[in-house]
Amino acid sequence: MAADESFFKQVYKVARLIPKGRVTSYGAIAKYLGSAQSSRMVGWAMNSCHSEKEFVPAHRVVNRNGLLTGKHHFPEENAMQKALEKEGIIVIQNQIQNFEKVFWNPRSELEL
DNA sequence: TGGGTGACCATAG
DNA sequence: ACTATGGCCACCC
Repeated sequence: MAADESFFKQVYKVARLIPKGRVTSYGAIAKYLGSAQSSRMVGWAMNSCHSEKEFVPAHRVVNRNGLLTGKHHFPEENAMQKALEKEGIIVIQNQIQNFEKVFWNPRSELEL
């Protein structure tokens, strides 16, 4: 893979690969990139995703509990939930319903 | 250069 | 059961 790309770029790339109507966790992406403990970096990358030229579906990335922890970082607090619901994901009180069903594992889908 | 930070995860009390 | 703290590592000042 292109080692020139920063950790952020890889995070963005994986985030864009998330299928519509699916979600994944920071830890899953981090683990896919090789560092499960650096899941904080993934979230932080999302924090800077607004700097990216292309749109990054940060709304498809949630924490391990399926909770929209980062919704407060969106332009509008309801933007994240609204986007998810628009893709067919049920979100109640910032928590994704049927999280296990809509969960998208990059390790399985993208293969190692 | 060094230290602080962060949208997390895991373990211990 | 919940709360508190540690760890981890790339990026910014």
